[in-house]
Amino acid sequence: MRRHYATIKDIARALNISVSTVSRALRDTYDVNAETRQLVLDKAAELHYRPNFNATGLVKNSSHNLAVLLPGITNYYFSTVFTGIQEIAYRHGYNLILHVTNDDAERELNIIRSLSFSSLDGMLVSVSSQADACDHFQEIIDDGVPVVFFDRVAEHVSTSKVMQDDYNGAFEATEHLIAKGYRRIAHIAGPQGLTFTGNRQQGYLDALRKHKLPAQDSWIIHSGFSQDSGYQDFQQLWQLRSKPDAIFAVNDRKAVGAMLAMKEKKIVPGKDVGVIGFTNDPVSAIISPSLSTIAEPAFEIGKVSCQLLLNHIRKKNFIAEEVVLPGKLIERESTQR
Amino acid sequence: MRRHYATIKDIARALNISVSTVSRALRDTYDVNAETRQLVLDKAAELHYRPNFNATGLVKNSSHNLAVLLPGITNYYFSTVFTGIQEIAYRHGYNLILHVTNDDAERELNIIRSLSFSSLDGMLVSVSSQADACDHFQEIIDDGVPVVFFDRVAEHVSTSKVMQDDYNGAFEATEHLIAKGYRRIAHIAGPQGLTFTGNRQQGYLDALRKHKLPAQDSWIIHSGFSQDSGYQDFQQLWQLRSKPDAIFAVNDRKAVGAMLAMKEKKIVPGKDVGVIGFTNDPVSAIISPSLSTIAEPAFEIGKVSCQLLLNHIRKKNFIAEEVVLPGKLIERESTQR
DNA sequence: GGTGTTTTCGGTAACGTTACCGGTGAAATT
DNA sequence: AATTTCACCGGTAACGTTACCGAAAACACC
Repeated sequence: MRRHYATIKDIARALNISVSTVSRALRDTYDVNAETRQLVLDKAAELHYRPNFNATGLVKNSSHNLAVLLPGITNYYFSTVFTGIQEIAYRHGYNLILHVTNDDAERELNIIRSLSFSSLDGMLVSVSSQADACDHFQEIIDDGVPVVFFDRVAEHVSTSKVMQDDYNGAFEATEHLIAKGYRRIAHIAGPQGLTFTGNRQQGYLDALRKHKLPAQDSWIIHSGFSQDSGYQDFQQLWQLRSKPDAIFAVNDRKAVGAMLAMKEKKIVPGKDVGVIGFTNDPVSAIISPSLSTIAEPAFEIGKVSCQLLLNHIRKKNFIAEEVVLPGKLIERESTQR
Repeated sequence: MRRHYATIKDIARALNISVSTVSRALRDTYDVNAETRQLVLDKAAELHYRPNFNATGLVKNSSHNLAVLLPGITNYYFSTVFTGIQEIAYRHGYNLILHVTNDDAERELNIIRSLSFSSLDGMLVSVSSQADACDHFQEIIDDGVPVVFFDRVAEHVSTSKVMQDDYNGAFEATEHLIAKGYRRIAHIAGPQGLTFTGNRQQGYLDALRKHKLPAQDSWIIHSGFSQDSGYQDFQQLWQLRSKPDAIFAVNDRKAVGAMLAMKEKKIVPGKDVGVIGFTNDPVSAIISPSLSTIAEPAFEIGKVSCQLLLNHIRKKNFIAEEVVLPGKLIERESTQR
């Protein structure tokens, strides 16, 4: 059906005044009589007038849209980050266009290619695992589109980035295991090539080195981020001749997967094998034994990212910033002997 | 900085041809020489040309945007529905503008009021708990905006709706508890006033009646949807003189909250008090004992909703449809004695 | 009462794109 | 050779809004 929505022309015609006056009345009180203004406002309400953002965007060369590019939304971390982004965007009257890549590089590329930057004021991006699409982002940035990366950042692209402190978080997690008496510590890692995966692995390795503990290649397993990956990874670890006595998982989902595998083998997390995750997914408090973890400031990351993007949009020649937010160790049962 | 993005005028100027020809070349091959077309395409790629959706939207009177209005995104159900919506939207080249209300009626209203329908082809809505904003939706629909409700529908608004089969799901869940030998069955419900809350409660009541089991007002508790609400609700139930021996929770989160409260009191779910939820949140398989539940077709609901909306947008005089998708009983430990 | 100032409004062009109509030249037809 | 047809292209107006300039009216000033 697509009826004709009321426009300022309709208001002008109904009131027998010019569109310019209506336009002015609808925004600021600038150059318009209070009486006239009220007439316009009343008529606008009567006709259910809503401004046409296509038109305003065209003339002002700015929509009020931000694009958000995410690998997925069905997990605690990203959905919380998004909520943080939304909090700031809402306050400033920006709309969020959410694109989910399903962690698929091809889909990511398709989405990027189909974006219309003229109806977009900026972008918030967490790249997919296969991060070879970086040059495409660089191209966009060179074209003048404000972009802020968070969490999964494209390393060689020069723009603002917001991350949790992956290195120190991993370091702290590993030291916590050591403090609790575990000595043979394995690492269930994420896919190779991602910045934060590398940082967490380095934190883990450096903590081991500091305490002069053995680091074995076979104790580091790279795979996906899913719970199932964690489950598989543990199976693989347990086939080893020299088994670890503790596990630092790159995120809580993988830690949970590992714990589920342990349960099947009657291995008790904490008592038999220490487990620590990363994220502080709500599930870590629900699972039994409960899961120690490094809490990520997901909501905060969303807020900061969005704020940074808005600064970027408003100020010209904005200098790229890198913000690193600290995590926090949360001790639970899975690291108590 | 906001550089000037390349337009078809730039392409026309560079190639010394008219904008009309460029416009035609960029879309269909209609009325344009293959050679010219190629020249345009090459130049467009060279200049990083992207169509300005504000301009196309203005002249074609349709953006390619759909608005999605949700109470929250940080839970399994809504994030999965959204992923389903996105799947269909992506296939058809639609963008999704996601608005999160935080289950706050005022915020919901603010968002609705600020929407520009002229830059929106349709809306997908799950209303907030306090569903008194229904007349606002009716107004929008009367203005000709295609709207599809899902899950939390506004009952008296005449438009398409997509829901899971709340009544039968609740009925089946309650019957399952009865079949497992529980007799004093309580219901931890959602807030009053919501359609699906009422449907689930009715399914529960009818199952009790069918099996001639007692139904007590004090065994039905209305509160929020959160895990914490479930925790509180159980506390309240356990202060009763006549305690129930089983609980049907309106969703898994509340069931989990109740189970956590039980754990504190050394009550074993299943053995002492049967528990069944609704959703099939992944956490229900992780918690111990694992939680029986009614699985909701969340992803499917998203897909169907979006498909319905697209039909609505394309066909004029589209008749409102109501789709009800069946749930599925999943037996786990929390209902085994 | 002429001059300046302010208030209030209208007209026009522009944003980037498409729809529509008209025109040119060449090819096809008789 | 004259006419018709067709492929291809250009010009113009329009979408809804705002920015800018100018003008009319009202008011103030000496």
